[in-house]
Amino acid sequence: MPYNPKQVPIQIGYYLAGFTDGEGSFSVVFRKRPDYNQAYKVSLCFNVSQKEKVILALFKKHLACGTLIERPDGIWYYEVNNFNSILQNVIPFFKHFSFLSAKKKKDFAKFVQIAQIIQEERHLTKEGIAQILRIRKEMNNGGANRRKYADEDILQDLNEKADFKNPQRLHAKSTLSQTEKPLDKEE
Amino acid sequence: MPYNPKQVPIQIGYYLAGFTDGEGSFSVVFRKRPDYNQAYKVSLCFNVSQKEKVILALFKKHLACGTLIERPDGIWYYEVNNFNSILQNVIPFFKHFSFLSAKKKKDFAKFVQIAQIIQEERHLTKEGIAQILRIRKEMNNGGANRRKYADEDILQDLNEKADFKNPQRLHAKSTLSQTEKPLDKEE
DNA sequence: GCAGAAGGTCGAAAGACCGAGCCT
DNA sequence: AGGCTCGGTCTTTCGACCTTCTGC
Repeated sequence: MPYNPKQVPIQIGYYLAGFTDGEGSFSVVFRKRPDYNQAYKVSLCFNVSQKEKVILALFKKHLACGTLIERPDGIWYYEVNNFNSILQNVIPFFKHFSFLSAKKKKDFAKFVQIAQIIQEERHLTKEGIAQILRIRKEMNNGGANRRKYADEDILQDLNEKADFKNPQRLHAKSTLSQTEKPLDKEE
Repeated sequence: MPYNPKQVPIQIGYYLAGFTDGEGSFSVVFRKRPDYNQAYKVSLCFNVSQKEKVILALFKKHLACGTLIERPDGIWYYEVNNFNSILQNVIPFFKHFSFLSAKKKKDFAKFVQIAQIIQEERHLTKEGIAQILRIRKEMNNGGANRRKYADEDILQDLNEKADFKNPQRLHAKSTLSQTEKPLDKEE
């Protein structure tokens, strides 16, 4: 059965939305992947951290996904990396219990845009990456000097990976054959 | 007409409670007052700060009290210092839209306890102050090295103020005569 | 080869206070 | 004399990333 935010008690839903408005974070992450065909793996991440795990456990319960761990420094950490969970749980939840502050509204909207790109597998194309980078610029206060890789670095590295210019079907669904031919959806 | 948290839309109420759970702060403040009979003025303070004022404006609107200002560093600041507002607006609001995390629950409960003491005007007695200090110890993570005055400092200074040992009716309600006799409610 | 979980970390945005001027 | 409001500020907890480990 699919996840449905409407089954979340309304008090909890809005409470968590308010909490997220203050403490939560939506971001795109570029991870360097030596063993990939692409230089980077692009993924979406929703996370909240806190000294106390009570609220974070509520997130895990009512979003019905994600992982909850304790960092070495004693801070508890709730995170959703799984793309399907982002798509089917996180996004529907925060569309239902929507944000009130301009900043979170914006960051979340950008997050959703990127999710769309990834769902269409356009993040496997150079143009898709470029577009994600453009959206990222508008997110989380423009990165505010905590991003490791600048747009140029990422674009540069993409060009250097030879087989990226001739994309194979790298990200095949498990139900599909490995020998399936590449899609030609990028214009 | 008195303030009633039930007239706050439920979505907003829980949203703000969740937001406060993450970002809000309840504290007792001791301010040195050379011109007072007591060495310190004891007051309660609820505040939330944020880069963006949108949510803070919602607090002001739905709590129907408090002040909203911008700090020199650009951070917006919502604060309720007024004791009547604390008693009639802030406390009822958060009793209605109650907290989910253990920490905030606890801090808020202590806050309410102190409000009770102040309402009974026991904060004008030495024993009342001592009791407030005992409660303060349990609040906000024990003060975590940001408190200026240690318990001993405060108790010490109280002893040095002569007329504190013979409390007059220092904090008369405006509707009462200035010449009214002292209450003898402190056992 | 690719995914997610777990782990790590820097810097700034909060939190949690206190002082002082002004008004009554 | 005492209250509120405005202002200021130190310190820590987060946010917002990125890396490494593990598994298929």
